[in-house]
Amino acid sequence: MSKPDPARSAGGASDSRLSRASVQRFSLYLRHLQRFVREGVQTVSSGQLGEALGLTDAQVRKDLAYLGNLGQPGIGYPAPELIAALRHRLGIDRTWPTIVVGVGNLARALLRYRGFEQQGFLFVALFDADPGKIGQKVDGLEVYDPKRMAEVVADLKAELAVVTVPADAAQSVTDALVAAGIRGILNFAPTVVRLPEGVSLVSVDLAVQLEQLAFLVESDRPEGEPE
Amino acid sequence: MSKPDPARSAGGASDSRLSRASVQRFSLYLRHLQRFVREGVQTVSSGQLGEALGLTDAQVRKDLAYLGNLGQPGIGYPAPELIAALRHRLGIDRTWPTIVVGVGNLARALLRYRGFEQQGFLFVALFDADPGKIGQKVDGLEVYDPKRMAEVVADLKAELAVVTVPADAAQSVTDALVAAGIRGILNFAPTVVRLPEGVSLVSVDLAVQLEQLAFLVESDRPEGEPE
DNA sequence: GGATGTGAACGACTTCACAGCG
DNA sequence: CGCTGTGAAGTCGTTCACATCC
Repeated sequence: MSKPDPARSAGGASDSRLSRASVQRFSLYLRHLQRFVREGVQTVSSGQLGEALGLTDAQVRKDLAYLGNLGQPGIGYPAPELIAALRHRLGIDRTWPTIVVGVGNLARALLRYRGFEQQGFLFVALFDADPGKIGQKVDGLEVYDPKRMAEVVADLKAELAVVTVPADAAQSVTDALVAAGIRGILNFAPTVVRLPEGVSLVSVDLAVQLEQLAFLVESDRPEGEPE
Repeated sequence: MSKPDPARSAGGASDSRLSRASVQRFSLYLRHLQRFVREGVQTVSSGQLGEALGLTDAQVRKDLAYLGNLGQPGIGYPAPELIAALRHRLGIDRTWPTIVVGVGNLARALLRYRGFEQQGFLFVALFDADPGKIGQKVDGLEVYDPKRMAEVVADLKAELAVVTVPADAAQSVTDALVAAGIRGILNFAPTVVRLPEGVSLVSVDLAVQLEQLAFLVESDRPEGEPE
């Protein structure tokens, strides 16, 4: 009765068995490889990559093995091929039209960070329930009434959504997004959100991260220390 | 040579063996319990908590057992006691003076989110290298020249820092924070940061999360689908 | 020699299942 | 009974170690 979905929030069966942790590292490999290439490096070893990212060489090889046999024994991996393989595997060898719901400071920060666009994410529309914001333009994008979500999402073929609304609005916004046909949601609202199968969810809970940090610092005190 | 620190980034030995995953869930338990109490609930079972958070009841009990034997068989857990125990274990039964380095939109978003203060984090100073920002006030807090970091951190007894600077400035900012005596860093810069033992680090990489989402959606397509 | 790919060992986390208590 | 706490089993992810190949 209280057993949660065995397949966490969503996500179907791809080909290989790929852990969530490996996928997160894929993004890091990709970014570092792109930097290596900018610096003129053409070939890179598992040791070098691991060194740069704080991972063991074995870990790097295990991860990269999921991409097929790109490595050359005695040499290393060809950086450009690795980059292409990573982008393909991550699904970012194309453009993802993305919308943002909730136009606050966090949304503005995300819109201005050009790193997303660089990796294939393109913000195409904003939504906010505040009448004062509807119709305005933020960073060149129009702010729509959430009532028009289904229509706008379909028109712009948006598949991903970033949710930066307050916690108490998160579930209803999520439901609306699902109804509008969105396939994946990046949620920043500090709450647990439910959604049906077939829609993917990644949550970033900033309060949780800050509390984690407090715990780490607290656990790290050498001896009995003053409170 | 490439073996990363066995004890990840930092973090010493506390009393019990507590997994990082459990600690993250502690934050979620805490928030939900606070909501329960606001709604008048005084006693809560592992099944109820698990239901609310999408976890198994066994998982909840295992986690909560780390707090001591607070549960009463046949009854459940007393919510107020659980809350107090969680806050204590997380190290947030006190105030953490916190600084922010890099005054952009992300910083502003964090400053305005009142959930942090509610849990014991108090922003006490801002830093930014932009001369146009130094001396200004943002959300009632002064923006200081990073050169004054050691002095200001000591004066205000700040222990935690949130870093929201561009990737290429992250390492030097981190080094300066460590030199200034900061004990924990929440890093938003999209890069891997190195720091000495005795300082804790939590990184939130938004690009990684968005790419993770793309991967999930991509892996979740039913059959061969149009690109 | 130098670096990959991978089975096997290891370790960490989760779920199961049940004894025990209110 | 209902619900907790917990050993045991199971699952997942990482590290080791080495055969293999350029």
